[in-house]
Amino acid sequence: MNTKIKVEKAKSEKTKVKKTKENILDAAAALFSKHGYNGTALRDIADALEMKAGSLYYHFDSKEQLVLEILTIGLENIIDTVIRRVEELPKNSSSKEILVAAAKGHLGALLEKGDYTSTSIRNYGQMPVAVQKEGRIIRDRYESMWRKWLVKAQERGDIKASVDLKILRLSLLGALNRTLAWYSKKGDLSIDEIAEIQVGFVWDGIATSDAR
Amino acid sequence: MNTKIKVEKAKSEKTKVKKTKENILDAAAALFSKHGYNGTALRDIADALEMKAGSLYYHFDSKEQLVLEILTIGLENIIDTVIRRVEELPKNSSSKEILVAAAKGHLGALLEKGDYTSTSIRNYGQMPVAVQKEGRIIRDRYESMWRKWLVKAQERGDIKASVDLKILRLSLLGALNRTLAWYSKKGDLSIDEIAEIQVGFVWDGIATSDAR
DNA sequence: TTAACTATTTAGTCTACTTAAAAAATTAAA
DNA sequence: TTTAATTTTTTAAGTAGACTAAATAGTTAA
Repeated sequence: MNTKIKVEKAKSEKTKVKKTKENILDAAAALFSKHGYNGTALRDIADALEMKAGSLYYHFDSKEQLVLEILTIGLENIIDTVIRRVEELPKNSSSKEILVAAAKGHLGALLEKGDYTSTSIRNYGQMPVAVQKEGRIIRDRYESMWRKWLVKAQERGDIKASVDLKILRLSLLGALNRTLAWYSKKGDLSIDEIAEIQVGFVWDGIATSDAR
Repeated sequence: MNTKIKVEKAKSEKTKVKKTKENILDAAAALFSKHGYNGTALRDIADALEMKAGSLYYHFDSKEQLVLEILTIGLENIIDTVIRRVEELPKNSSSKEILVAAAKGHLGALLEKGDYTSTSIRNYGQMPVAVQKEGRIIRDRYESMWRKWLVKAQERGDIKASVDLKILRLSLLGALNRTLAWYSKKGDLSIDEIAEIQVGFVWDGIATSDAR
């Protein structure tokens, strides 16, 4: 088999072998997001695709590796969404505008995206420890973007010099992530409004001038 | 068997039957906090007590019920700690002082307490969905205490009237809970300092006057 | 058409939760 | 003290689900 043919084959087969793998990932993500990691048997995933459970092992080494791929896709999804929202801003945007845009992207990805993102966040805690560890590597990459934006804001003199940026970043993301627990049930606030409010709290403070 | 004897028996047996149940809970909490819920087999718990796994079923209906009891104890523990910290304050304490005291109690319970609290927080996400649901009921009771403190602060005119207290409460607790993920490795800040810093962010804001 | 390769199924192993019945230990009664 | 009743633990088997290896079916290349 010469190289040329090999390449052609690779292309056409991508819509065959890879398609099956993709179908498995899709079905698994949908079931995981609905019934959780432990609540979903490989049997269930195979059934949804009219396959036998054993067949999954041709495409994935283990249930663990399967969910890891879903987690990776979901997290990359969040990163891409946030980056896009920030890059869409005009060049001369203020520090607060940048943080608000990032917060909107973050919440948007968490709350609006599909099964991969949903599984990645909602079921993260259920996943095997080894998978969570891998996830943390990606999350670190994500958080370093936030670190960059915060450092820049402080260098510009927009954030008080006394503020510990590490604690700030963790607090802010902790607050945003908590939104997952209560949002969605048709409240009166949009995702963007919630993001603005939450950044507003920490940017301007909640105390009246009397109470400071 | 008359009532008198029955009562006496109940007393002495509390240090026998109940003792065994307590031992199981202790051993399970220790193992869960170390190896996680899924990483701990009933076999492991029984081994630690020199029993057989089947024996546990005389004291608990299931692994699920076992971890639920641990979760309940752990969460009550947090509630008690926070209430105590706030009640220890002088009567005329400021709104901010109350919130800081509550935050210190919250972080203290999460970061310093034993196996029950640790399991309740660190392994919450791994627990069966039904257990998490039960846990949410207790957490709701806890959060309503925070709601009370925040309402009072706003009524006093210490928190801006425009602030949405629900979002504030969830943000604040989300931020505090996130501390679990990074604290402990012998940092230079104490738990109380971290609590003060985090409440400070949201109380006073992080922006310089220029940037507002 | 045949040979090589790819994909799926089958059948069974292993681990861990759970259960029912038997056995052991403890307590109450005679 | 002995017997009967009750409590607690063990044993042995049942079940579910992840995983594996061998067999089979399907597809592609020569």
